[in-house]
Amino acid sequence: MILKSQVEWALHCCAILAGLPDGRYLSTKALAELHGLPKEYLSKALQSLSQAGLVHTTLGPSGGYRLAKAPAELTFLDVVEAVEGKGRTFVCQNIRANNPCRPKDYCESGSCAIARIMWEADEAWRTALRKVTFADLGKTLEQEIDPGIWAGTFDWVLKRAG
Amino acid sequence: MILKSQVEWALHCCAILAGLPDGRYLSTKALAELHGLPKEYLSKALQSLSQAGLVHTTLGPSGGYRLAKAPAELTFLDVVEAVEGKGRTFVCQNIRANNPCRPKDYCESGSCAIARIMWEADEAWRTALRKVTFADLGKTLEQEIDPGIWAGTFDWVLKRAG
DNA sequence: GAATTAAGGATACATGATATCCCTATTTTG
DNA sequence: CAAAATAGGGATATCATGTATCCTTAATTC
Repeated sequence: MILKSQVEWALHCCAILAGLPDGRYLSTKALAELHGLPKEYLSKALQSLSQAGLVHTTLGPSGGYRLAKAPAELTFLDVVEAVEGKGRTFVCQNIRANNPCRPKDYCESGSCAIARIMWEADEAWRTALRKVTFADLGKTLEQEIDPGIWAGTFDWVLKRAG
Repeated sequence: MILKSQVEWALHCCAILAGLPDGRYLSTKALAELHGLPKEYLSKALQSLSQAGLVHTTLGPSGGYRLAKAPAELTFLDVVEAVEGKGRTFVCQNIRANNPCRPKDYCESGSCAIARIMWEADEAWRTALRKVTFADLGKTLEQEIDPGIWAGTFDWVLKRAG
């Protein structure tokens, strides 16, 4: 069970978009070059973000993407669910219903206890992702990244932002 | 990102083995019939449990599987990791290294902040699974399951346990 | 009107999950 | 001792999914 690489790509793209000045847009082409990713395929991940309403887009030259809300309002869970879907990581096939000791057409009273435990763990994972916003991430990056590279990247992005 | 169905199968099998009297064994054939699963393929999941040291096996007629330790010592995480592996659910490809603004052969100081956040969420998931043992599950099942089916299944298992 | 962009459909390929079959060594049963 | 049953594991087939590329369309900017 491994998350798609598109999740990683989308998270890094949102991290860049979170640093973009208000009203500016950054294109798929620029995001792909900045991260060394295939442009056409990265586009699919960005489309997922767009369909989930996390980013706003404009067409034409100087078009591209920007966040649809403030970085402090966008969580890691938003991005992960936009790309991976909102379905649970554990699917209950209700195999207890195959028990030959049960009467035919026996109707289950409640959900399977094993499934409930797995779903609670799933929810713990989502809760951890919901706690972290892209404002939090921005502060961490600013503390950790080499100041020269940070400034250089910012300039690089601004030069390509429409 | 969905867990393999083998995880569900292994969890249900361990729940049954946890209720087995000391020194008795239950075969793949019986476990497959009880859950309505393909015997040969279920066998692969049980082999994973065996390789992880979670169950003990014996050969020959009246052979099969029993838990290698007390139900209170066996956690959901043990079983999930035996089947799915211990690798993290998020893999960092370190795409920040592709940033064209970086000097050639720039050496990263630490791990990527995005990866760290994803790994913390992964750890929250594992912590939730580590908290639940098969002794806990047994109590829950005893409370929830129809007493007749519970007793009938117990008899069914005992009749087939070597 | 020309260039650029997001959106999305179609396709190809690799990988992994699911499933079955078969063989071997070991152990209990008769 | 012989036969039956078992776990273990290798080989193979099938299907779903992730990854990647190509192409078309509509909208927008210059």
